[in-house]
Amino acid sequence: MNVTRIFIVDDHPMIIEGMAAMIQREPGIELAGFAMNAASCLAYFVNNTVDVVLMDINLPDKSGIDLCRELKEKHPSINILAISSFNQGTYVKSMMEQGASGYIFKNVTREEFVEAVTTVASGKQYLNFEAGFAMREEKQRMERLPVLTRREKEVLHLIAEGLTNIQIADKLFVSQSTIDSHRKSLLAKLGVKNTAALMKFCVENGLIRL
Amino acid sequence: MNVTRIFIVDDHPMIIEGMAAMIQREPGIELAGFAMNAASCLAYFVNNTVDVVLMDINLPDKSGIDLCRELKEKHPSINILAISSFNQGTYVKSMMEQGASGYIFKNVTREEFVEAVTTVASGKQYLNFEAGFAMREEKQRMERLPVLTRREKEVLHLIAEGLTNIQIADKLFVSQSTIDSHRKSLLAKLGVKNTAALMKFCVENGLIRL
DNA sequence: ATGAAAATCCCCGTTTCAGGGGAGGAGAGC
DNA sequence: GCTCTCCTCCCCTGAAACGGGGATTTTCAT
Repeated sequence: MNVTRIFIVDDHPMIIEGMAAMIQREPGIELAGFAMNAASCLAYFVNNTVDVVLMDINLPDKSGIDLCRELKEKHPSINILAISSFNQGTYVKSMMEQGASGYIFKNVTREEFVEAVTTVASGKQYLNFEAGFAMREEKQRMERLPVLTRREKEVLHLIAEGLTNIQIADKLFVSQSTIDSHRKSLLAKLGVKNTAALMKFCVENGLIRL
Repeated sequence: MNVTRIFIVDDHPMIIEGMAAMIQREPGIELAGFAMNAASCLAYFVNNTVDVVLMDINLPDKSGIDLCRELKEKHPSINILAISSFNQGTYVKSMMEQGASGYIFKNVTREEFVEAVTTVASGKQYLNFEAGFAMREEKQRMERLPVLTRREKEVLHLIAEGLTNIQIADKLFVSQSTIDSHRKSLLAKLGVKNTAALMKFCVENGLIRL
């Protein structure tokens, strides 16, 4: 059996050291290199390749989601294992959609970590328990959330800015009645009865970013 | 010069490994032990002591802020160096107030990490650049935020729950006019003109937790 | 005890929001 | 062609929120 060569992309020296230490004790795995941002990661892969890339979601210069897509486009044979501190299902879902082969949280044990790396290296998928759970949660959340139309989202964001219906109407060059209607649909669709509850619901469900 | 003995409290095996690896290469520092939750940390210090505790802010069973206070109460001579992934000034401020001697983010370099440990070990304070910046930001934010009275906060949270003034009045056993007044003061103090803007401001400034 | 701040309540009037209904046109898809 | 959704606009009514006063009592620290 061949040695699995891996590459780490993470901007935390501690994490790089930690992963390196975990890997060092595994005979079948070898650390080929590391990068602390997306740019130098891409630079590395111009002239090199590896079996598995361990990729943090939060990089200083680019989101891990974008980097994942780019890397997969140029080097489809590389298997990407995403690593994140946050158990936000939306990240898990996005990364897997962008071609990642696995997703683990930073609180995994050494055993689980090694298992994840070897599984991904063999071309299979690996999600640790929490990641899988978070992704299923996210999918269910997306399904049971009512679909807002383009205009409704637009109005929603302007409401969140503190504009009144008249001001919104003015901004979108439509009549007040129109905004009135959109606002009514928003309340009806999301099942709330006033502006405060609307705001709360939307912030909690990621319909509004702060 | 004596050897500095340190203890790690963090629920991420990767971080523990990383820190251990960084420390191992320093002759003057020795890893005495580690814990992955607050309970086993406290258990360790019943019969042992160290010079420096490296403490994560987010622990599974207790917040690092609470653990920091408890540890400082029982063992005032131990110097605590807080370590966190998040650059939220409010955490930095709280930890320093609870007796921590230093605060660094997990993206510090090895050199900075070692410097932080030795500085804290010698009884001095250490804040890395971002942590200091975040704390000053937080202090300024607190200062320029208007002071809300007990009742105003109470009303604010009920508004955020989606209750109308009448419902709030009913809940607090006061008249509608009273809630009307409180609501007016909230808008005036926070400098906003309607409920949506009120919600946005409060969520952004941590006056409301989701 | 005495002053300041907070909490309580009320008046007025205006604006905005909420809820019900309906209706026409534009566009996408079948 | 037809249907369906979305966007647009209108009517009406009542409720809630906003804005500007003013006033009384409680509370609390000096």
